Amino acid sequence: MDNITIKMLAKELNLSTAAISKALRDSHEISTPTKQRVQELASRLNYIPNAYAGSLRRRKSKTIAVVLPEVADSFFSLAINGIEAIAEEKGYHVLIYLTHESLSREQAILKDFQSGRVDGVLMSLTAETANYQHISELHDRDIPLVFFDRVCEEVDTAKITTNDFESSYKATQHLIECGCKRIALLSISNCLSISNKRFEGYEQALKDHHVAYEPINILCENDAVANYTFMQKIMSAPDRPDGVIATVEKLTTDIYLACKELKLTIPNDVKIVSFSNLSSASILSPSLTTVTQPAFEMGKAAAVILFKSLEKKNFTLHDESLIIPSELIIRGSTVLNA
Amino acid sequence: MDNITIKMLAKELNLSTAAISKALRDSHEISTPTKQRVQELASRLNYIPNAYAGSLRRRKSKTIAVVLPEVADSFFSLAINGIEAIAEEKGYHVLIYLTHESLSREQAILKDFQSGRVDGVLMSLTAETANYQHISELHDRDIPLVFFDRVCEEVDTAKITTNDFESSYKATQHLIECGCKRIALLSISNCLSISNKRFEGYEQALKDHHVAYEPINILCENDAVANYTFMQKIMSAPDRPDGVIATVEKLTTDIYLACKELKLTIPNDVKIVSFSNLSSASILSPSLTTVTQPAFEMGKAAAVILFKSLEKKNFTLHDESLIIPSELIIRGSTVLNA
DNA sequence: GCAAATAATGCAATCGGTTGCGGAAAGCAA
DNA sequence: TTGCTTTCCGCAACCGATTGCATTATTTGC
Repeated sequence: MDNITIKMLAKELNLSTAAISKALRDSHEISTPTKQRVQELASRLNYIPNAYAGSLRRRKSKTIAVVLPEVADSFFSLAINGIEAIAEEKGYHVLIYLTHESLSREQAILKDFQSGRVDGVLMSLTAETANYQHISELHDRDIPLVFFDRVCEEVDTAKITTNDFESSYKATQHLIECGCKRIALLSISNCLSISNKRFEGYEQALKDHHVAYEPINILCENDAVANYTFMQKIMSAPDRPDGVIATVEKLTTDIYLACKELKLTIPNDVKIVSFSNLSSASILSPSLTTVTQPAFEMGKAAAVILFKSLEKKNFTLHDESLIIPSELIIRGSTVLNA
Repeated sequence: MDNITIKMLAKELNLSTAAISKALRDSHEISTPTKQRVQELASRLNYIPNAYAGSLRRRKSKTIAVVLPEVADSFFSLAINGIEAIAEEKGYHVLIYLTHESLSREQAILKDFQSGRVDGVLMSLTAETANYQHISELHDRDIPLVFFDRVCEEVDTAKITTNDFESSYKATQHLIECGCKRIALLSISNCLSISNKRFEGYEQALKDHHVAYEPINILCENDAVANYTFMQKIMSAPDRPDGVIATVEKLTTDIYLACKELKLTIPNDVKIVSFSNLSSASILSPSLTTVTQPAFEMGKAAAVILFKSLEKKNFTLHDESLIIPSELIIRGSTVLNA
């Protein structure tokens, strides 16, 4: 069965396609009885306008893109939830693109957006992204862009982040207060703004509390097996850390397992804090002290700002920055019987 | 800056738009030197064809839709990974739609697909979906559709599932072998095929092993707080279960917390098995015995079949069923020191 | 009763590519 | 030279809907 088009409706009712179109859009140019006839037939035949014909003509696709490193991560999946909630409300469609932390994929994805496929873009950078030309090119084409979490400072647009510096500072301070002397920070990038801010917060806390330990940013791989053996190596060194801050959720399992393997008990031998949104954090063994990011809210806020720019004419996104605070939730991986 | 169109290239090179189009598509109708001139200019001006103009003409969008209940669930997020991996390889775009277990949203979403927005659909049903008219309507419009995990038996198309009956049977059998006498099954629907199959596997195992306990399908809400109190109620009853099978990942946290609250120790007082893909299952307290579904592979397989039907003409999807087995991974929630 | 205003509808261009077909020019054989 | 191919390109319709403007019919004003 072929799709119903405006042409068919026109023929059926002895009207022009123009009249049908105007009637369906409730134009004042069409008389009320005609409108009714048209609408009656359209709904009887279950007429659904072709999405791309309209998009082509209006130069609007009612579609946004979400570009992110991965989806199997509770932060990003919650953020998608927040984005989708708003998009659904506004009647927009959501295209998902995963970079898997690869800059070249990010570049290819963004280049495609110059095809007019999407009206706006929400994105969180790759861990590799140290070069912003592809982003600038998109921005130059006047495609509204909002960053969330992993933002690009160099591009003049809206950014939704959480208080990475303070969160990291607080997490570090908490470990210091729990008696840790050798605190290590695990991260996955030294390009990312969030990685840098988290490192700076950690560094500052060490300094402010006169901890002698040299701050170190331990760079992990994008591969679970590699990370597990890497953790084992780190945790079996003679001057192994007695406190660890994992800035990425997926490193949690690796470090827990490595400690188990090495018979290091948490929190006695090592204390751990993770940046994580795992709902199972409270039932881990031991329960995990987390910096819990407002993932859903961040996604939602990013979408809200993007739609503001899509719906209002003459509203261009400025270099504004919305910071939604994270929460340090203290549990058993840093404090006994928490 | 306005986008480059074929018309501009044509004017610049004193050719017709037809010639440009054919040259870019490497048609044999165009001479080699002309092709080169066109391609050179196109790449110099960074020409990118309008996505919707082509889609309109070819009646193909190179876009598929993924419709699922939620994304903040490791099964679904891994499935998306699998789908995206194939879509990316094939050069397709992926639209995501979340139903949040609502039938009416599912209906609205599917209805929109009659607009020609997508070439094919991958979906996993809502827990409420007991009525298939919206799905049949989509199917009648010849839009290729592949189900994964939560399938609709009534629709004649391809289905990717896991061995729900056997997995549930094995999980139940495992609990029986561990000495459980009162095993309860937690689920979220009595419409879903997977819920039914899991219930049947559970029921059959009880019967085969002559367990006197009456099989019960405990229906949970789609709300975390409600479920937590519900679990507390169930687990504080005098004839409370001594074995629990959670057929949905998100119920795990609720049941663990309820047991903790009620000072019931796992696995001594209660043994628990969850259908789950949580990578943190091994570091829970205690570690969680899981039925681990091949989420990534299922998503991938669904996408592969869908693309087969999209790429081959005259290939219509039959009522075939691909079953990828799950794995029962025994850990500390059913066996001490596992 | 006739011009002007108003209402209702159609025409045709447009969005940006795609493609079947026709035709000019060139090549080749007889 | 004639006749037949082959090569290369343009014309114009088309995908399906939208919209400015022209056109016709109807009403109003004087």
